[in-house]
Amino acid sequence: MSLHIYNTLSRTKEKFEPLHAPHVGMYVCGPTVYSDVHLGNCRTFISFDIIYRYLKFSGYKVRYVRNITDAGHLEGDRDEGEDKFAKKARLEQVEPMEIVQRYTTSFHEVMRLFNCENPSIEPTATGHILEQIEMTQTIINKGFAYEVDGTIYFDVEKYNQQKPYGILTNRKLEDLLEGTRELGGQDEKHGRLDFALWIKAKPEHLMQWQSPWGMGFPGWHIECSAMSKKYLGSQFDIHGGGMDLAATHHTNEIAQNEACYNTSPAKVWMHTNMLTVNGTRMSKSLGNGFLPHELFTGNHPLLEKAYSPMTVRFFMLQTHYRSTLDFSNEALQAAEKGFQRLMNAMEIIKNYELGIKNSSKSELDFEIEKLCDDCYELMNDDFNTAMVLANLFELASKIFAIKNNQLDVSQISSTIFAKMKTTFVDFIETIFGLQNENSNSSNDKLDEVLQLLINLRKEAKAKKDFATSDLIRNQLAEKGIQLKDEKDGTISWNVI
RNA sequence: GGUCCUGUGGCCGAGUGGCUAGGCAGAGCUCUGCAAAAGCUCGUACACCAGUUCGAAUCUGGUCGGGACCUCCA
Repeated sequence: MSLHIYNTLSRTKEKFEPLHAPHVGMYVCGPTVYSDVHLGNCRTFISFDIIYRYLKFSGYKVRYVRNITDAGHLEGDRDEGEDKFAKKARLEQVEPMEIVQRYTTSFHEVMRLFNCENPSIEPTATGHILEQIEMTQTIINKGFAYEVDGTIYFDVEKYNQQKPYGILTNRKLEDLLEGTRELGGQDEKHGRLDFALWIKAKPEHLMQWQSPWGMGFPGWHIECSAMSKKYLGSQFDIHGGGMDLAATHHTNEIAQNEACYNTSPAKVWMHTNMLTVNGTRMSKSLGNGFLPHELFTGNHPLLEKAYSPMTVRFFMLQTHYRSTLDFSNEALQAAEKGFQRLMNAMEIIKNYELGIKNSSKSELDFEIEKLCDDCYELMNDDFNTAMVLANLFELASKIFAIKNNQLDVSQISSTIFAKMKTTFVDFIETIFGLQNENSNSSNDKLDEVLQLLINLRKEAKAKKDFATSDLIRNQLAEKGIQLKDEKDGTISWNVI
């Protein structure tokens, strides 16, 4: 099966056909850097990291654009709250750009810990003020926006007369209007759903730019439209983000692009589902967000212990990106053990060579081959990482059994063994981006020292001096190093 | 109120109209000086009520429960 992706726009899985194969343009809404990203935010970026990796693995040349929102984001009700950066800067008595810098840096650090690849381009809103002004001007010229005292609003009801505004989330304008309050006397916009493209700045506002309509700053939604157009063109392949962005942000993006360029920006809209805590969405405003470093240190009232970045990444892969994922200690602990098992299997197969040359195909061969082939089929079916993982665990069982001579190695042909090896390692490392966090090979000195102790223990065992051999094993275990007596008489170790 | 999603064994979580993932935890066995690790075996789940069907956890309708979005949020 070729790659199929669920498109929010059509609410079905569609065959993925790039506009300009082998090139793929993908835009993902990045973080607003006025505070630390929480784990829910990370889930989206990790999901798209895997999508990005898989597209590349499948042979596509991907341009992955993920923005940094560092201006224009207002608090509270539509277009009336305080600028988030300005507020934070005021509270901490620093420049808004210091806030931006601090949280951009910390975001990058978190992405690095989660082993997310850098996007091809990471544009900032403040770096594209001109493009946003130009786009706003064009929308005014086309008659879909109007100015009120230096602020420019998008005219949703006028737009809806020509194109369906609520197309992305399947909503009628009347229904949307029902959900909004009446405009009050002090409201300056004409329609209840109208949103700002450009906002007039008060004199004391710290971040403001010159525009045809006076000093001001851009609205939130226009940045993504302007930047996706600049780097991916007016139409590109995939636009992604969290599900919470679909109803407002992405809906407005589509309207802006249609009004400006007469085309919808993306062919495929992908939305990742929310991370929940006790069944409720993790969100900044609810204050139930876990920060990555709280997780890595275990420093959080709801956590019993620390969990590593790779454990969390693995944890997220066990669920499909379009399902909600509930966050709990128990689930995390299960993930930690499962992840370690998978990594153990990978270490083994990486270093294992099949002794015998065998070319005839056995039943076992067919079984292994199917498990391998299905991994690709499952990824092609809207990135079903959970099912792929199930297959990888099946392969892991085979790998352990081979190593422990619990499976007849002569039943496996050389080509199938090689296939299993590449499939296993490609999926774990290249596509899923998982890496062994306590690999033995990473520390040669430690290994040398341990070999010394291992030899002492071997001697003790040979002399049936089990008191000494157990002492060595137990004391190392206390230091977090586990010794294992293998079947062939060797002793291996790993950090636990 | 509107637009949707969802309800799976002790826990987390996939899923196709019939062949009933996977992980964690639990029980037994094998291996081992003892462990550990690993292998094998076991538990037979799909909210409830009707309907369609030879056959439904999977389709349809209803009931009850949970959640998201419609206001800033990945």
